[in-house]
Amino acid sequence: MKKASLKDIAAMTGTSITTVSLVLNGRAKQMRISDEVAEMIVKTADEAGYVPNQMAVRLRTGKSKLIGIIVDTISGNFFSTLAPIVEQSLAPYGYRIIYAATENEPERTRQVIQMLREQAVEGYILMPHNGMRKELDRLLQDEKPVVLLDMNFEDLELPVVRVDGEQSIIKLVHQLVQKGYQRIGMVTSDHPHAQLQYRLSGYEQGLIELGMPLKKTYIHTVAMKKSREAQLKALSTWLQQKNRPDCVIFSANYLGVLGVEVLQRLGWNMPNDLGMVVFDDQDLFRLYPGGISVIEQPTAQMAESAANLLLQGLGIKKGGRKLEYILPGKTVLRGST
Amino acid sequence: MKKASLKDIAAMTGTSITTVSLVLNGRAKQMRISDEVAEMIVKTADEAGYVPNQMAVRLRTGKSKLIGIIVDTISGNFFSTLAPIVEQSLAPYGYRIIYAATENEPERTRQVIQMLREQAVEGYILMPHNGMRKELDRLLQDEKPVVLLDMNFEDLELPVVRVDGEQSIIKLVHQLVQKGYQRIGMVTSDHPHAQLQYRLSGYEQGLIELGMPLKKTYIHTVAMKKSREAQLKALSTWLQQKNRPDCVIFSANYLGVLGVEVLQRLGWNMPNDLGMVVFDDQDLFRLYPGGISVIEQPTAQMAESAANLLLQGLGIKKGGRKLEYILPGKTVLRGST
DNA sequence: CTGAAAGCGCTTACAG
DNA sequence: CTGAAAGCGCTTACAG
Repeated sequence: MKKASLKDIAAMTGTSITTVSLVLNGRAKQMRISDEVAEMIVKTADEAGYVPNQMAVRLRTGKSKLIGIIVDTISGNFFSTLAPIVEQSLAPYGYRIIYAATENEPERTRQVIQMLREQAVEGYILMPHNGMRKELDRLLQDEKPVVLLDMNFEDLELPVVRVDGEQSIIKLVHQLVQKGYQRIGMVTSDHPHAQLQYRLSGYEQGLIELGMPLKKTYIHTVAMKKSREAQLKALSTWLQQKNRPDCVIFSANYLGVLGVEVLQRLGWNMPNDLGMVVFDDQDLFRLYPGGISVIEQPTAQMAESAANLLLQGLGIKKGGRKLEYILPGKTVLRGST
Repeated sequence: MKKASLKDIAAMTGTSITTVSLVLNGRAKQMRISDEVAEMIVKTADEAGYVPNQMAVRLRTGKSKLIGIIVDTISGNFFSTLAPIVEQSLAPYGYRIIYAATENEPERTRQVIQMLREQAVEGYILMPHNGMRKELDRLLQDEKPVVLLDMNFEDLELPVVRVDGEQSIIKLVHQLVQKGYQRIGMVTSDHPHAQLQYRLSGYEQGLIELGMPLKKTYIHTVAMKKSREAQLKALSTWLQQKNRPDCVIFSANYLGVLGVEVLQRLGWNMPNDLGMVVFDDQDLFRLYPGGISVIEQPTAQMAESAANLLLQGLGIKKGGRKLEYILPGKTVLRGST
């Protein structure tokens, strides 16, 4: 059965498409359409399984009621907790969400943005990185509200919500040193995620504040393009260097998983053989025997804040003129330190 | 800057919208439009940042180039590995994906399906459960291709791809008994996911085949609506029942996580105090010291098969007339058994 | 080689 | 109380 249109319903009920449209949009009372007619139209439409053709509605009204969320990848904890929350925050206002992943590839990023512009989305929540500045500028030309996740461009003055990775790590470094660790290392990656920069700089800042040496050899960068096996090997070698770190901060979730795997291969125990902290929590760290210390990201809060900022940008919610939400990470010390 | 339309570009180049449309759709050569004109149009459109209004294109052509994927929840491993793969499989054909989560709520399910129908999506991949039969029927009326995930409705003859939960568990039960376990239990949930039924029936079938007693008290059903704490308590009590199971099969990922947490609270070790196997793998089980045995789901394969079936349904790929992909789960025995 | 015109399915002034 | 008509931005026969 083909989908019924307004015209069909009008024909079936012996009325005009104007009347049908009015009734189906709940404006029957307002337009003083007789109850009898209205009722019949509703019933007929329902039976025919009528749904308005959104393409036509949007074309006509110029509103797509669509929000685009652009993240680097959709596989991962961050996205999967973020998405439902944003969705629920926007649903009451009739907004729907389209997700798109850049996979950190410039070409894909271009496509994704082009695609969202074609859909005429009315606003964006996006996690940018330095490499996509040009694409972002293009997008900004449309003058649609944009909320940034995790990083800002200084010259842009866009609303942003992010975790304060820098402060979180600075504080962590202090705590670790207080616990007696002398040679704190950091594992980061060459993933273009801006937060990794904040975190690294927090690590350096923390050591500087404490007057501790900042050794290049204590920073290991995982090459994301390499095979998992190669990543594990490199990390393992690094961990076994002469005068090796006695505690390592893993700058992201997936790096921590890598770390656990390497420790296991080496047969090392935490915290005896090595102290360990990971940025971002997950089941593995929470339930690993003894527990692995983490800095918790307030992802849910980020999602809510982002949704709020966007709603403000859309002119739906009146907000304070607060443009930046910098949320604190929460250190959860468990058995691994 | 407002978005430029065909008309704008036509005005800017002193041509007609027909010509602009033709050129921008790559039909300049075919229509023998002069290179000079074509070039100018392309350049102008590019500078103006022109993107076609998809609302108009779709309304006109009747094609949305949109595929809907309906799952129960988007937070979770299954979805986050499924989605990117399906996306990549369909992208070469110009199809885009819209995700929607039912959260297992009938009302939400209705909304979601309505929403997708409004978008005029051209095909669906969906993970149904018995409770949504009515909504599914409504959707089927549109006569768009639908590929089912995880379960089929016997009277419907829709293409389906699923893991053979039943056989996987039957085999597992045999293996466990061979290992010497005498009192195998199962933890399932009241989540309406069809696979849970298959798995439970595999458990029962396995025991029957081996002539072992099938005790109701050895099956524990987690109440999804309850608080996490309540779930943990109930599971803990059940595990400590008199003549308690010596090995438990956790019917899903999230149930296994619950299991690990309870064992930890009880201070029990695997496999000494209790054997444990989980349906579906994840970092926690893989890297838990000693390892936790699992049945691996071939999620990537499922995604590919589903995408393929859909492509066939859309008439884009010629496939065999294979309507059912039942993929085997893979038992990975680790230290917990 | 290029343009005028119809029509996709809606919404919404405007008329009666 | 209800309908005829314009127009959203496209694509695509059809004409010239």
